[in-house]
Amino acid sequence: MTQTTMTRKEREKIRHKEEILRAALNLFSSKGFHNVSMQDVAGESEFAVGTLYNFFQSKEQLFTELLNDCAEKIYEILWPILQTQLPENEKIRAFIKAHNKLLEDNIEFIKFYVSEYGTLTTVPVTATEKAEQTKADLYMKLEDIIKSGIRKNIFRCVDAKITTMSLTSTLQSFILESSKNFVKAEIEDGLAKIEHLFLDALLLSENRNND
Amino acid sequence: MTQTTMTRKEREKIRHKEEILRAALNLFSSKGFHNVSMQDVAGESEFAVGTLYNFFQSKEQLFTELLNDCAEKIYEILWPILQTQLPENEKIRAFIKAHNKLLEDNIEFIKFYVSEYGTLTTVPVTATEKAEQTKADLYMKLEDIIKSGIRKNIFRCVDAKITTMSLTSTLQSFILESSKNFVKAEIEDGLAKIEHLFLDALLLSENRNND
DNA sequence: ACTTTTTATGAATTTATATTCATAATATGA
DNA sequence: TCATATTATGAATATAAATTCATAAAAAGT
Repeated sequence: MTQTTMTRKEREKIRHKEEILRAALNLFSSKGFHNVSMQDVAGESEFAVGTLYNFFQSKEQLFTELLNDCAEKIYEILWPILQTQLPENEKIRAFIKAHNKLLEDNIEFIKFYVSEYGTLTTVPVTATEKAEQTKADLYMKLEDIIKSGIRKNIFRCVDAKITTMSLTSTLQSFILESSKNFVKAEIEDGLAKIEHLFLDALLLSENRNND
Repeated sequence: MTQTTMTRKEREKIRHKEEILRAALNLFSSKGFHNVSMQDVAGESEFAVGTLYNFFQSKEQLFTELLNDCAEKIYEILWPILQTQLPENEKIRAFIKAHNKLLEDNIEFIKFYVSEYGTLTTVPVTATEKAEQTKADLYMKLEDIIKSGIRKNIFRCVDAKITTMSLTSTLQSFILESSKNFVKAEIEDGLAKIEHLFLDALLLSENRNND
């Protein structure tokens, strides 16, 4: 951050930490938090158990950092789209489309995030502040966009909150499903269909090239 | 099943088993499988740990029976609705509405089911055959209904599979959200909004009392 | 080359909890 | 009432996995 220069040692330390995180991500995303032991993470990352504890206070903290990283990646991709000056319907369209890149870039992350955090509220490992915040931010912004679209007579008069919930949960299900067997073409196709479904639901007849 | 008559003892045994299941449900639905120990279940059900093992081979089997019971309850409520002779749009409407009763009758069950199984694919405790089957059955039937509605020109030409996914995931999110703080009026209201959103998305303009 | 500091190691410890089983309590039938 | 069978009990056991820490290896500084 403040240092432009970093010793090789410092850079290595960061690399090591990242390697541990990557290994943990691999394991967690396929087996789930409770079915991965620190010994497993040690094995996968080719460090000793003790070493893990030089980087992370506990297994839970390791998990937490991972979750925060995920939240950040997702936020970085989706947030800018909602901030553009496009008309409301185009923002929603772009938001849906962006899930393509999201999935492509970060399958592991997404699998982990959606499966561990997505809709699982009773998960013992408390969702982090950051993850909660990211979710809430995106949610609120989407809601605002829909409301604004309604005011401008672009969208039909739907309930913005429910619509937001529906859109996000649909995208989540889709992503979770797609991450099981990643096929680029199918994903584009599926997202296009989601786009079609939601924009038809939202757009007023006059703005729509009708059925 | 075959016996109309059962000794008092046998009836008691069943009651005891049910009590254990209920206690486990309470705990699992609020804390999740991994954060509930058999000692906890014993405490809650007022039986000794050893007694639990007279009824269930393992903690996992206890979980499994619970999940199957849940799947059955859900199936019993939702399936008949999809089998009626109503027109397609009314079937979908009734299906959505039925989630009210579903939620009302079985909050604990639902919380447990949706949270442990709903969208959580990486859960270690393998989803049972029965739960998988129930899900698949409902899913396929919904898809058929939508397809049929499209053929009869009741519905707009959407993708049936994606629409089914969207509807079910929306209902799931809603139910999970609602189960956190149950307020009857809000639930009816929310479901009505979901109904509005989806039927507008589905219905052809000519069948719709337009905005 | 040697000392000091930093980082890595993994066997040993602690902790948590699933499961067992010898024993006690209770019910059943003679 | 007593003998037998059934069911319940919970301390003891087994097991798995998180965490620690004395020791070793590596790197940095002199």
